[in-house]
Amino acid sequence: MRKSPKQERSQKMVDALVEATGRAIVKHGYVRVTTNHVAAEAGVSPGSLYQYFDGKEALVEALLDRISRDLAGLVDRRIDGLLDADVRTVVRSLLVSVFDFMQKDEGLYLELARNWHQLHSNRVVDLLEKHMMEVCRLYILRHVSLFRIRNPQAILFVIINSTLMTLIRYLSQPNSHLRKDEIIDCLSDMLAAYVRSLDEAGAAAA
Amino acid sequence: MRKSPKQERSQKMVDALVEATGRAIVKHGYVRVTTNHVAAEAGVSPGSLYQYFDGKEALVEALLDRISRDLAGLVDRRIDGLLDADVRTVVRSLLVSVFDFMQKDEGLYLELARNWHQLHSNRVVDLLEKHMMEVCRLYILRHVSLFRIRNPQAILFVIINSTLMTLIRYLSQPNSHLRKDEIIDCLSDMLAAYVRSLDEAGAAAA
Amino acid sequence: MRKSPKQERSQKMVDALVEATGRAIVKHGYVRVTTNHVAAEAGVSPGSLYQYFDGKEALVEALLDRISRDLAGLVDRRIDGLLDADVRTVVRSLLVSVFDFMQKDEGLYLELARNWHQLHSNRVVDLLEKHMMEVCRLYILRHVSLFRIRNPQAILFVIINSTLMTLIRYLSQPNSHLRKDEIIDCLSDMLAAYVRSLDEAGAAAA
Amino acid sequence: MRKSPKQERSQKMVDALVEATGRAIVKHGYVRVTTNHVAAEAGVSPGSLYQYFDGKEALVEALLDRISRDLAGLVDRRIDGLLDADVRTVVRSLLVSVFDFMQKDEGLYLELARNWHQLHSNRVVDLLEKHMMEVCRLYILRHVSLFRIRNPQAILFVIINSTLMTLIRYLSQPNSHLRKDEIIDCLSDMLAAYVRSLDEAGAAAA
DNA sequence: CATGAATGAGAGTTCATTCAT
DNA sequence: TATGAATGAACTCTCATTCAT
Repeated sequence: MRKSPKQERSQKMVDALVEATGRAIVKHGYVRVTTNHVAAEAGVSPGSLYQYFDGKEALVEALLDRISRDLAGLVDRRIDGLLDADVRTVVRSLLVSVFDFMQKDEGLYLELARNWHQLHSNRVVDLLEKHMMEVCRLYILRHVSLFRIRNPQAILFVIINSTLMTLIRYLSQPNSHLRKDEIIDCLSDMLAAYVRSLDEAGAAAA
Repeated sequence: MRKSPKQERSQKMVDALVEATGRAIVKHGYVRVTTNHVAAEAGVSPGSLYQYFDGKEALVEALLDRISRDLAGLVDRRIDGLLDADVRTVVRSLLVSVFDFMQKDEGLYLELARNWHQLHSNRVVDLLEKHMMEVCRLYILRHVSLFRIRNPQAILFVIINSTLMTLIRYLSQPNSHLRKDEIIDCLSDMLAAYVRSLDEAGAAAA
Repeated sequence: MRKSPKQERSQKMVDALVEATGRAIVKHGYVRVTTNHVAAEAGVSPGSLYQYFDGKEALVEALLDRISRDLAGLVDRRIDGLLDADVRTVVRSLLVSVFDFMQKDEGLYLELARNWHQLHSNRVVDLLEKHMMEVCRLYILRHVSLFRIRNPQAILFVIINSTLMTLIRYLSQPNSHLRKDEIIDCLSDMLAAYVRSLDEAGAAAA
Repeated sequence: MRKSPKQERSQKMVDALVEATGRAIVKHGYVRVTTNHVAAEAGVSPGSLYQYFDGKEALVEALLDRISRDLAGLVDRRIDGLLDADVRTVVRSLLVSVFDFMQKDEGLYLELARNWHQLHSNRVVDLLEKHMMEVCRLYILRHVSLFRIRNPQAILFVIINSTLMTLIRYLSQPNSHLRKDEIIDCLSDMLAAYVRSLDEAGAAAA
């Protein structure tokens, strides 16, 4: 970002450009999208674009960051009432929220997910992974028995990425014959079974 | 592909170009790679390239297909001796093989995995998913109790994608502080716990 | 220039902009310098710049005019005490003054001379040539024998341009192994020899 | 230059582009000339231009080098019969040749000289200066008395640049009221007088 | 069949200039 | 009058693709 958006107008410009980037990617696909597409979509001149962003890359990064932040905020809002629930319920609830989120905004996020493999998706997943790590830590604090789990780093990595990546993979299929609630059911079952087995293993070791 | 590779020389040309595509992507990165890079890497002229492939896209598709076929073949060779083993052992063995595979060929496949999110990766995952579906069916035929599982489509989708996508995600991280055997352990534990819980649920329902 | 600098503030603005043009050219080089650089350097907005100048060209022209005027003024101040001296002394004195002038102002003029071939240099040389013509005429009035010279127009053109252009050429070399006093010596020797030969030729013809 | 012009066709392309650069500069002026102008003028595509030249700069450099080489060749051809002549005759002859040269080629060189102050002219003058240094050395070998000259470096610098730069300055004036033979006369007179005075000074010192 | 020079549409980017505030 | 965000035409340069040799 070249200029810090001090003024209200600047911030509006930045927002408009980030949103336009999303729409332009939806329209043309990430590979084919051009800075001029984005500028046209935002209703500004290509020159203005370069007052706020260093180029295509910076634009996409800003978009992905925005999505990441939105998703992280969504999780935060949902997690409060779920800290005392069992693993299955937590996973179910969060997945339902994320699915809903993806289908808002005229399908923007859904389309982005569909093209996600052409984006620098790691930026999103990295940020979300980090965020989910925090959420999981909070959850473990409430469920003391889970303290006995060995190697929580690797386990959280596998849990979080299995879920996120399967979700993304599901959404990026143009026409799946599987329903979203089936996916949600299976994922929450799997994670619940895993956590239970870890708990039992910990208890046995104690 | 424009010409069916009837002659031996043609087939060699096709192979050389596909391999050159891999090396060129490793060298320059998927985004920056050009058809001229590929032609130079294969030691042929850009014109010749178009005798065998419709263009850049077709070249990359062929490469991804080749990788998919190689991986599928790897699984086939490994699965024979594993059909009678328990879930944990099967998953472990397959993952170890895949990791080894990725680190051969002077890091070619590892580098591709690292850039996988910039490729039309769905082509690989689609093909592998289909193949794994078959393998799983074979496994279930041997383990009669698993027949009682409801909704095997969704469950297999979740199992296979959780594993593949977590693997890819792990490999695409430049510097992870987690060791590959930790990831393999956790993944096989999770899937084993899931399959056991499904088995128990089936038995209870019966 | 769009507005005649009636008010004191306006004149200051014009001066500030012309000086800023010089500094901006020194900083970025003539080819790369932009109107925005100049405005920033002057501490005003690009819009204000256009209140006083028609554009980039006008800005550079004003700068070159200023330099020409400064140089002409310098010659005027120096020439008074030199009208009775011999040619060699006059040339020496003027060249020393010009060299000194070039090295003032934190190297501004020196840097401009270094890039002079990218500027509309004729503007400077044209003006200086005209001015030097006057000075030479003054000198000839005092040295009656020089009246006999034929074709003074062409002779003055050669004398003046030989000197000015050799000087500029010397200054525009980044690293010359020749010292400035060597150049001054040779130039004054050459012109003195020429004028003497003209004088002798005139005397012989008479 | 990106490709070494191994093949006949390549060399033709390079030549065509260099010549087109000259014509394009004549047409549009150096500042306004674009790579696409040059390509169009040469009757090739902008892409082809970049197969042989790194850009505008490289194109202009090649043009200036060509001119320098042509001029140097011209001097070489003329100098053979002049090594035994007196200074005045040598300078006269060379200047006449150079003037003639400038007026050939449909005024191309004349037009370039007119715009010379916008070119990286030092490239031409540097090369010609070096070449003239050699020629002067040859001349001095024949005229033993000139051996006694002190500080030949500075003297040659002044002689050569006075001549070259005055010539360029004369040619770059759109409408001079001075005729070219007047300039040639004065320049050769001046240099002859200078060399004679140096010779006399050397003899006196001996 | 192979070649590789040539293509040219179109990408990213700049910057002199304007005009609503 | 001063501002500076916005402009957009025009620039340089790339690269997938073609076709005469």
